[in-house]
Amino acid sequence: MGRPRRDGTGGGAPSITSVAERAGVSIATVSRIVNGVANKAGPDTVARVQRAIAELGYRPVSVGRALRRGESRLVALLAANLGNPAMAAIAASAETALREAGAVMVLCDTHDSPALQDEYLLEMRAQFVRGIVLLGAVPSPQLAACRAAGDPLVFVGRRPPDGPAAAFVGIDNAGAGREVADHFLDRGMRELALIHGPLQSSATRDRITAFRARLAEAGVPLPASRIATADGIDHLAIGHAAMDRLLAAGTRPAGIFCSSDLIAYGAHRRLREAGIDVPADVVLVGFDDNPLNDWVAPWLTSVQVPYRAFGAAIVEALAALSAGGTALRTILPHQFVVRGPAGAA
Amino acid sequence: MGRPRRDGTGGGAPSITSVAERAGVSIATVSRIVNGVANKAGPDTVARVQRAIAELGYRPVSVGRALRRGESRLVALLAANLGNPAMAAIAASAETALREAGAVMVLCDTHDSPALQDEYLLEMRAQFVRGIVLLGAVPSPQLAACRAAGDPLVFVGRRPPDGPAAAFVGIDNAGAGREVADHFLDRGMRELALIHGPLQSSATRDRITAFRARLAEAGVPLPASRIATADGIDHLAIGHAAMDRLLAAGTRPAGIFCSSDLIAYGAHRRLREAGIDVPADVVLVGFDDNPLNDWVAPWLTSVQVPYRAFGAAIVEALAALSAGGTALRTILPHQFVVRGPAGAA
DNA sequence: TTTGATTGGGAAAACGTTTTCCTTGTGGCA
DNA sequence: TGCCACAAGGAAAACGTTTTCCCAATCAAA
Repeated sequence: MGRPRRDGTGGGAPSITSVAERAGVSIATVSRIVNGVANKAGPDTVARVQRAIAELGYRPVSVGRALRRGESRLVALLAANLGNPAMAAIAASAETALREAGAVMVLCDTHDSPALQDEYLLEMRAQFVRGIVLLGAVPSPQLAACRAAGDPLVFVGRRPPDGPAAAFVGIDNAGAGREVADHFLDRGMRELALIHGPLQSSATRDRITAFRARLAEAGVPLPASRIATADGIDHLAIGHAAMDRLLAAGTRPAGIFCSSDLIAYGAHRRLREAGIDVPADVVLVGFDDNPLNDWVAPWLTSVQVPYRAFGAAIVEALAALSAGGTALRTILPHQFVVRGPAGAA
Repeated sequence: MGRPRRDGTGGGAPSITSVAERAGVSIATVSRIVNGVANKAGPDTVARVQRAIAELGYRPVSVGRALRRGESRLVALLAANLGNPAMAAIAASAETALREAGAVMVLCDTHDSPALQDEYLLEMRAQFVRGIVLLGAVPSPQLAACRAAGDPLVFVGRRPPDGPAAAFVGIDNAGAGREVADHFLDRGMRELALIHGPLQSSATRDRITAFRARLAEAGVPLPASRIATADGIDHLAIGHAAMDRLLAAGTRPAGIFCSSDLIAYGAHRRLREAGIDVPADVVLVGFDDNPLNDWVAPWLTSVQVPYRAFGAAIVEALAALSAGGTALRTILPHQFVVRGPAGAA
């Protein structure tokens, strides 16, 4: 991209200098008019400068502005896994809200790797970003450094790894976990199973801990043989492999809680391969409620996360952070979505 | 984010000046060492500077560098619709490839709006981005201006709106459209239908034009009453509404080509509501092959797009553009994926 | 010993902004 | 007539880099 030409000539983008020359004023005046500083220019001067701006198609170079101000328009969103539709949906929501707030989103995929997360944290700090949104943070040295330095961080989905207060946007995973348990209990199902992903995510931990606690409260057993997981980062594969283990162990539960929709998809595939029908033979409950569920997974009951609301909450948290320094803690409402045989007809 | 402190003291990030002071050299020397300029510093000086860098945790401020160089590490990806899993997958692939190439991706969602696309094009130019990748471009004034100015643009998926040569990465949509037709023809199906999305996308146009041409070649009729679409940007809703129209018109085709997987999902839902089974009663063929298809849509035959390969091709196109100015045109291989009753068992 | 190249390194300009001073002129008010 | 406040605007510094000159020393060849 061509650097601006200081003289108004040539095809490059115009700089503040060329505007000043054309309008016959100093660059200071142009800057003040562009930024709406009052009482620093007469009405005729303002008109002349604005005409020059329009004629030249001038727009301030963000890089110069960022250097001088010590802050750019950029906001970084570090997502743990963009392949996950839930994270992609939240990212899309954040993008819209940030744009409306006058910011530009930089999206990065950390692949749940501390090293990659650190690399991006350093780069974003060097970009003078206005804030960093961590969509599924993982503990890492630079993250600790950023927190210690008081950088404007917002944690989304997963709670901050270590202790102190920090801005957070998410849902009540524990409450939702209890609701899932109640769903099964209310229908008199007592032969249950649980498939979950990596426990490094606080969201996953909260969900399954509350689920198990609620079952224990109700006196419904959930032996270790009915709890399955698998290694890896791909929830689809985890669901498939874990379901395979459950089947191999001879368990035939009436209901299975999968800690994410993708895991439920994986489990469903294995069940389909085994000729077991969902939801007739076994009820599957997922989590996140992928927007595609109504279309391609009408057999999946799930906990609906209000994706659209995340963007606004993130913007709000960032604003509070840069204003007062208070760390907002927003818990968005979720909704239990029951899908069943009725929907499949 | 704190601006660096020139004096090495305090908690802020260190700047090149603090490194120079600590090592007892000038900032010019530090810069040269950081950038690996040979024959400009003795081995002991290099060691001293590198130790100072390590001790202070120095990293060059990208904004300063970008201003001086006239180019940043940023590469913009303007996607037409991030809610589309196909675009999200390509974006994820681009992110990885760009990171490996030393760039940082800025992701924007233009929502297929020319105004929004223009806004982002202007902002990215002001950010001194290294390149702009258009994932589904839409004609707009600024886009024309960028092309005229010779900005490094790469078109992905959809061909550039107007005439001249430009860097492009995509697949052979026309060839794939013919394959879809052949799929039906080979199985002796002659009662066919077509559901498609907005024709402003060259990808969609290429697909359905070739599909119809191939049918015409084979002497298989496809009357207008068997071609349906609907307004809007949401392919799911388009598919549902268009299928509804086909059913309302009394058509009962043996096979339906949907110009995208999301449209196929929409059509499938309408068929399910009508009690029509896929693929037993009607064969659906989509396009894009959403990675989730194997898991949640085992009834959907589709054209698989090599998402993973897009990132590398995009990086290559950008490199060629900034090096010689030649506009690479990369056509990636697609694959026809047949799913049927066998897979459903 | 001169010449000429090479190495090692510094001073300063430049990139495009924003903002702090500063100056000048003008009107109001005692 | 003084004096002060304020409007209007310019000069220049600063932000953190990179890079172009420049200079001094060293060393090889003549």
